[in-house]
Amino acid sequence: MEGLKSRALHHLSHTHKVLALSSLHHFYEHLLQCCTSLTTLKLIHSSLSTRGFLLHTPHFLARLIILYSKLGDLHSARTLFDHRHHHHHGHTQAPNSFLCNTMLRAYANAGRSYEAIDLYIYMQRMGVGINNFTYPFVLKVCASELGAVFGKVVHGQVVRTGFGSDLFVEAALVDMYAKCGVIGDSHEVFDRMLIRDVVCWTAMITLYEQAERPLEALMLFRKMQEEGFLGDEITAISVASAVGQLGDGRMAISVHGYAVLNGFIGDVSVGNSIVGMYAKCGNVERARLVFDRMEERDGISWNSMLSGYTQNGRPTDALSLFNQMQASECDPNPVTALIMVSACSYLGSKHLGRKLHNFVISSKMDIDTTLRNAIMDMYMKCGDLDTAVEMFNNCEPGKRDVSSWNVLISGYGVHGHGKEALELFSRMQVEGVKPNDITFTSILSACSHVGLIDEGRKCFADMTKLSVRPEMKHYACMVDMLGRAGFLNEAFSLIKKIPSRPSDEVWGALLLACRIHGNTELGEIAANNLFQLEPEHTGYYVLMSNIYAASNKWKEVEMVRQNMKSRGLKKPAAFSVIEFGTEVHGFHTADQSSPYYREVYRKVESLAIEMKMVGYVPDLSCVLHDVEPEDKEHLLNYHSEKLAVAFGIMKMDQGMPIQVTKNLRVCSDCHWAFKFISSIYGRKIIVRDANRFHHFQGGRCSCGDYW
DNA sequence: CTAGGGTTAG
Repeated sequence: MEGLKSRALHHLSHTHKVLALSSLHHFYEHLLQCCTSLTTLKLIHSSLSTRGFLLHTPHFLARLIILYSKLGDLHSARTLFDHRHHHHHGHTQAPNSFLCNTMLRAYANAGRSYEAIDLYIYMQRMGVGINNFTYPFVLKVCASELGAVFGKVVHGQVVRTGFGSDLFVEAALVDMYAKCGVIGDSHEVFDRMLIRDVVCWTAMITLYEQAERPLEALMLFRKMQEEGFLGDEITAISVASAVGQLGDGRMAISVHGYAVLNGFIGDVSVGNSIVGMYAKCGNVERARLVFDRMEERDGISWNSMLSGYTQNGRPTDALSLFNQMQASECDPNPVTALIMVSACSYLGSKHLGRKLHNFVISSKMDIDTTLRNAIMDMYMKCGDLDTAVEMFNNCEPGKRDVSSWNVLISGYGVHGHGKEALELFSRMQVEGVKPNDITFTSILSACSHVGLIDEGRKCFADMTKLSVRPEMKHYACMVDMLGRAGFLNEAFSLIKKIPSRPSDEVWGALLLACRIHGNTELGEIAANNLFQLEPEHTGYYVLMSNIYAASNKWKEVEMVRQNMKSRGLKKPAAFSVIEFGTEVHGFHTADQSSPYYREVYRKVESLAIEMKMVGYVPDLSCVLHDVEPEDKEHLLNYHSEKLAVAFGIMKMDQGMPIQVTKNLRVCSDCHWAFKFISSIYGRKIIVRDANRFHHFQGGRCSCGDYW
């Protein structure tokens, strides 16, 4: 009896112990799951260690190693790892595969490639079993840093050790080759796979999408479905991105349908990518619809929608959505700031730009060099050179980079301050900043805007000395510069010297020069190249027809117009904005939606009469429409930039400059008219067009009619 | 107990 009792007691206490132990394990597991700081982790670590759990429960050891590496303390992770297998007898003892894999994972996730490879080699040397779990980590490291050469070596080892047909390892190989840019090898691995799943199909689709080969990505997507795989959220994201690259609105709708039908749309990331896809296809309305219907929105959702508006030339919509964002529970981040800064640049509104800058400062978000450069650029594009320069000067030299210099140089360039641009260009070199390709486009276009031909030629010659290889965009700048200055033949022979096929920007620059100098023959050569290269680009048709119109070749004008019409091309809508106090007013061509339109219309009509009295003759060459001359003249009055300027003359105080931003190039008649207006009214008129700034004062323009 | 595919901005 007594014996039985004692045995029962013993049994009971044993169960108790086991129970306690298991709940302790759960307790620690819970602690580790909640642990987000190094200090807490160290406390848990020492507690686990005193209980002896680390010696007997490899699970906790692994958890600690992973957590340490996640929180950035790889040293502690490694110490733990080393300690474990030095423990028993004080001499090195081969660690087991599991632990090594864990440590490898820690290195791979932290991007510590060389330590990871070191460990991998150590494993091979010590004869630690390398298994199917090991390779994905090693291949990840190859993908991110070491490259395809090393990856190929590992691939060989995969095959030799007999893991060549493990689904996970194969998928990792596909991804590795893809990230190293060896698409052929990826495809080869993929083709040899006997069993495939969603993950490796998606990896293949993503690979083509990332390589900007959207058609092939979509073909794979179809093939995947034919083989009976539905795909999942991540597939949907990749496919949406591919369709966004194609810009095909109808396909966008069907991908959207795919996501809805399969229930992927509830996923925030899927929603985000659909929003971005629609925006890239030019369908902001649908983008907004999806955005509004999302159950859950994160920072990326807002940023996608905001940049969608900006990309589609709708900065005012971006700004009002930005206000909504601030009222929501989602805080703007530095990327948001970057998008909004570019919206303000586009709009050309000094006031809104400054307000945004103040917001960025007060929100205490991290202003890195990229964001600071964007803000400087915004000030330049809003006509506030002083603030941009001040920001540049107040910035510690360590926080400036080439782009900061580039922003200033190109900013001075678009304002027609060629000398200052050149000074900055040499100053940056004195201060030891190496000019890059963008520096040269900035300086060359600055020279071009002011007609500093010799300086421009010298900079172009200096490029190779400073080991920057001339690219197509630099040739385009040179053609632009030479062409504007009237050296059309020199420009044309430079084009012939370009080692590869001249791009549309190069021919476009020549075409523009031909319009300025009324050269029909060279213009036709340029245009014919352009119509082949970019048949959908409206601007080139418009330019060519302007050239014909200027030399009264109306039959040819009609031909170009018909050509445009048959391709279904329309002149993009012109849009001009003017800042008035804290408001921004926008005008389309012949706009009747503005609350002020009646008075503005009366003003442009009276302006036309006033100008004619002092010698203005309407320049009809920029009217494409097939109408009577009187009607053409009438149409000219309602150009968006004229409406905006008339609004400014009416509403703004005499001392205030009138600043207007137009989305396209300012038309030649408006340019001429503004000279008259600036002189009649004694006002400063500043117009920013798609190319540069025009400062009108006393009957002259800062561009010297050189634009 | 450990593993593979991802969207926004520039």
